[in-house]
Amino acid sequence: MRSAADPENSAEQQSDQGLRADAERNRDRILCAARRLYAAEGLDVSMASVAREAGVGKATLSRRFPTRDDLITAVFTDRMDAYAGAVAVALADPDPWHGFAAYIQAVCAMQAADRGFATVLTMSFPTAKALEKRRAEAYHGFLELIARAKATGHLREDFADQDMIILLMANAGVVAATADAAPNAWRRLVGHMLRAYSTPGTELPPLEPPPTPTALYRAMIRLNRSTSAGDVGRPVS
Amino acid sequence: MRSAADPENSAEQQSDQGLRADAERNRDRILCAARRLYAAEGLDVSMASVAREAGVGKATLSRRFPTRDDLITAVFTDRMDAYAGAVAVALADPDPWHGFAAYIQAVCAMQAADRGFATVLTMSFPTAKALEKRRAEAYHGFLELIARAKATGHLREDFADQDMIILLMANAGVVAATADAAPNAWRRLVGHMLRAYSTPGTELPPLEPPPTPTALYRAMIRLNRSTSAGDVGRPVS
DNA sequence: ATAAAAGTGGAACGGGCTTCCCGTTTTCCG
DNA sequence: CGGAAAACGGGAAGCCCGTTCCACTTTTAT
Repeated sequence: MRSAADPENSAEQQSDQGLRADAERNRDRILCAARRLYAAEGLDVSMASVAREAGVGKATLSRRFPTRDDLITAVFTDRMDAYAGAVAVALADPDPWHGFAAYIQAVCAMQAADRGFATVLTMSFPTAKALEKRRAEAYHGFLELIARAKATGHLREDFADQDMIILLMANAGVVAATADAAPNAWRRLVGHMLRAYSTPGTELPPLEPPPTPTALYRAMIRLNRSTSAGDVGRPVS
Repeated sequence: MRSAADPENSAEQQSDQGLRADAERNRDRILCAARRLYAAEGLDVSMASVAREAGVGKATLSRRFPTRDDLITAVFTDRMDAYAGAVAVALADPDPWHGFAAYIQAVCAMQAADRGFATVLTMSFPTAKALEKRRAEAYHGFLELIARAKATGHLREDFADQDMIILLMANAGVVAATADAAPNAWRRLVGHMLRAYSTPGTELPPLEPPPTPTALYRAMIRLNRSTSAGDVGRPVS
């Protein structure tokens, strides 16, 4: 994983390229506010709210990030670093199946920790090179991880790399629906999925106990504002 | 399963209770339009769009269905009948495990066929007795189905009824994310889940082949307007 | 120190959604 | 068949969002 302030990539970030000191400060405040709001409420918070939360005028926000996608990509670039880094960690594990299982759990945990990121992982932003580069990097490593895990005989042969994306979409749905009310429900889903991916006799992490009925019931009610899961989407450009 | 026009339930439907002929006609046009829009775009279409689609004034819509939830419950009551009916079908199956698997596939298929319904199944509408009655009915039957399937030894003992709800949330996420672009991706998810729920050696329906990479890629881009998945939620009242 | 450049927030505009109200049309029943 | 009551549609008001313009302030460089 590399720092977000990597100086040799000039095209993808205008952070340092001659912004005045106060402008740079405001840019940071915006990013910080957006990070907070996206994590808590998902990707479809209004631009106006972000500006309000950041304590800057709407004009300033528009000037720095003309489109919603610009803001989203800027916010999540560093989290995509962690995403790509997780693959490297998994590949370093001496036991490929264990690395595979831990990787899936780690990525899904990132989704659970940040509602916006959960959605970002299931979307493509063709215009955002910074994001897509990291996604491709992670995917490449993941293919290698699959190959190694299959070679151990613990990962089923019929597992396809597409299954990972499907799992991310599924997990995004669970996270969006249960957030707060049943914050560990996603672990139960992932536990089941790992069982499905593995061959008989494979050692599996213990299955998370199911959420209590009342917790689930609260989750089904508190599906409050937007976004929500349905809120899985946003315009691309 | 009972007909939606059940005459003895008077409280839950003002369809016939003295509405003038033209009013009744407009009510039907609204329901029909809403059904179409909800199925195609999810639950968070604006009331104005529904009125426009139905070809009635916005006031008429408000008069007939004061809140969005009123409209949603009216639209989906009959589909909840089908939902409750599916349990009865499953219980009638001589092979409980087969009935269980078929039931899960059938319900998830309903979610895939109607984006709005996918969300409704993961939400509770405490004020909508008609909906909740059917939901409770279905759940009661489902518990019985679980018991029988476990007795055959094919359904794992650690399967919990909460897992069904989690699956519905997960499937809603997949459906919301892949609609149109990869319309069978959900079958792959369900296939994996059935594998996870079953004991070793159990006969399973064939696993759906994974969507092609390009189809999945299109799904990740075409996550167009709202709601979409993020749109997992709506105000309750 | 000072003037030009760069940046800022507020105001104003256009669009969409929702709710309420009122003049008009349709239905129903005697 | 005709009038009262019910239902209709559209328009006005209010709100929020996103965008653009503009007069004012801060920084920077000389």
